[in-house]
Amino acid sequence: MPNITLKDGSVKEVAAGTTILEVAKGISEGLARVALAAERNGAVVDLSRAVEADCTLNLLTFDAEGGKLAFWHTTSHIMAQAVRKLFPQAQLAIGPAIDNGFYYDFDVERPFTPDDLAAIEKEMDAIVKADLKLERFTLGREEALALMASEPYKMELINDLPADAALSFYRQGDFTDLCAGPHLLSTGKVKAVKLLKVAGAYWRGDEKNKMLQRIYGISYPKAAQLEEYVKLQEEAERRDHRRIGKDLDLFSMNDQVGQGLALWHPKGAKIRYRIEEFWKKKHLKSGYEMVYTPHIGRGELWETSGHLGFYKESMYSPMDVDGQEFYAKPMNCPFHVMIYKAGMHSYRDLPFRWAELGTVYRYEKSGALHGLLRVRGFTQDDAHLICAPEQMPAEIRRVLRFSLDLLKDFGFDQYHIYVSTQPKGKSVGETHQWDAATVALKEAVLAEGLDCDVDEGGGAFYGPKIDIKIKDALGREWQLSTIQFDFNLPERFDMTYIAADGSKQRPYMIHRALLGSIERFFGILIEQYAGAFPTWLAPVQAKILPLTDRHAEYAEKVAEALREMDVDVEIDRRNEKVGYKIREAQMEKVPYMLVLGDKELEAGAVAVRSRREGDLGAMPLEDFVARIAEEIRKRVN
RNA sequence: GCCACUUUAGCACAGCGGUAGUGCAAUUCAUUCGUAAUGAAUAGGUCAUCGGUUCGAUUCCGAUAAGUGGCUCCA
Repeated sequence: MPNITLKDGSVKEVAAGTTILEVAKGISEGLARVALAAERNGAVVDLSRAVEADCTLNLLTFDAEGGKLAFWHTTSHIMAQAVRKLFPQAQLAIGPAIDNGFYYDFDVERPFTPDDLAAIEKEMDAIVKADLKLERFTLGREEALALMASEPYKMELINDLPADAALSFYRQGDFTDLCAGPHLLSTGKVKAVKLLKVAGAYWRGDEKNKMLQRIYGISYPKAAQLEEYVKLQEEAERRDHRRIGKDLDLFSMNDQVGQGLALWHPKGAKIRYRIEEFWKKKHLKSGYEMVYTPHIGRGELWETSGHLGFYKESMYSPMDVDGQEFYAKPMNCPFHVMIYKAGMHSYRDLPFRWAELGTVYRYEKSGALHGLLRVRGFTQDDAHLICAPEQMPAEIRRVLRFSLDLLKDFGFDQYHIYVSTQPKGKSVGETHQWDAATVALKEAVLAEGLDCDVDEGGGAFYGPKIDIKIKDALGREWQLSTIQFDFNLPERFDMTYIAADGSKQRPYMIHRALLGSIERFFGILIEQYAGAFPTWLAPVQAKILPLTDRHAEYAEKVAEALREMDVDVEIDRRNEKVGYKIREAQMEKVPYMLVLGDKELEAGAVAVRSRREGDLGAMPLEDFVARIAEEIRKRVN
């Protein structure tokens, strides 16, 4: 009789052939009701599977990753069944669960319309109500091909699987799909479904293949959870940096200027100034030196660097200058290398840490552009670390620490670290070099007491990298920092230093951008704060609201006192009621409003209203000046 | 780049085969006011651009541009 080790460590003995569902029922009826799938010896399986041998077993509910996946995966089958009922000629491609819901790709005569989605949803409801059982069975290749004879995409999938593999299928009512599973036991659990959008998607993600029609959706065991999801979507929309950027007059794009090129308006530029000023000070304090380099460089430079070989499709077309080709820079590194090569260097000089807010231009496919988050011209908060090989581990750890510290200053203290390995296809350097450097990166992460995931094949063409993704106020992940090892440039540009023994040695080089790009970072910050920037970043830090004309002079005095402490202030002198002025300042998300009337004038005070906390009452002018100056100095979030 | 959709005043949106409206914002005037909208008046649009169909196009069709959601890519 098999022994089952449960999550809590207890061991249960059951008869061979007992299904996992029965095991769950044996524990509690309630658990059996909410369980969606199970993790058996680490692999997620259906509840209908039988226990034949000793195993560990963890029952998965919707709260567990594996439970969600089974739930959404089954929903995608329900959707496919509904689509087939309404569009019998639709051919099935794939329909997996994703991070946030599911999709299914179909090959159909005409794209789906919003009306189609409504009809499909309705059909799905019927399938859910029918509470169809999902039945798993396996076939050999020949039988599988016979079963899927009218499904060319499925046949392609079958033919790509190992010839001797047992292919699993799931059947619910009159719908059968090739699928590895796992799945729910029946369709009845899927209480709340919403189909979200239709999109084109290439078969197998390859643009050479046919464009299929993909339907995205989300589903939950309870209607209330779906409502919560919809609310979160609305919140994300409310925070959209494009919306806020327009409302608060921070930036714009213009089709005459060109796609993916941002115009920073005065208010946005003020925030950028504050970010950059802080960034520079922090870097100088941490052992970096600033450099500046041009925006364009000769073709020969990019030839030597390898960019014309490996990166050309991301570069702007060359411009002709006196018969020579010049390229707008897609990266700053070759220039930094040339600074290095301008002289001889001793091992005693290393490491160099050269930082530049360098504006680069990259040709992005037009469909990839998105607000400030994906643009064609952007400023990297770039730096290159050039060091002796033995200094490399310490430099990596140092920059990793520095990066997390910098992100924390902007209120990002939740993150996820990824180490990316050698890409398949085009990359420079020997595999053993890659392996060694990848190990060094992983060790640096571990040595800092941090965890990381591995992104296989996600490295740059010139070396492996560490990426840091932060979590924002809505729990969304954004990639900001990247720390990249480089095998390419030191070699190609023949960079050397003189070692202690007088020999010429090759230095190591590390690229790093911590905020990523200022444009992208700004976009993320706007969404993080929903436009309500903390005082230290806010373009206008206090707005002075004189009650009437006779308080204008005092308003000027207050403004003067604040400007003296580098506080950015504006005076709203308009002939409007104070309620109106407050409403506008509040909508402009100004951190502090100072109402000035007769009482304040007489007492030398200001009536303070905080954007967040509302009316704080009157306080002496110098108290407020001290308070806001301190808040700015401490960069309170 | 590919698929789908969108483009009407500064912004948000109506509308229609017979050359355009609403709200907010703007301007002017009156009001000098105590913590999220004072009132009145005025002005503002070659309906993205270029073609086609039509007696007539902002409306229908096509192309182009930009945008949006995806695919791909990625700071």
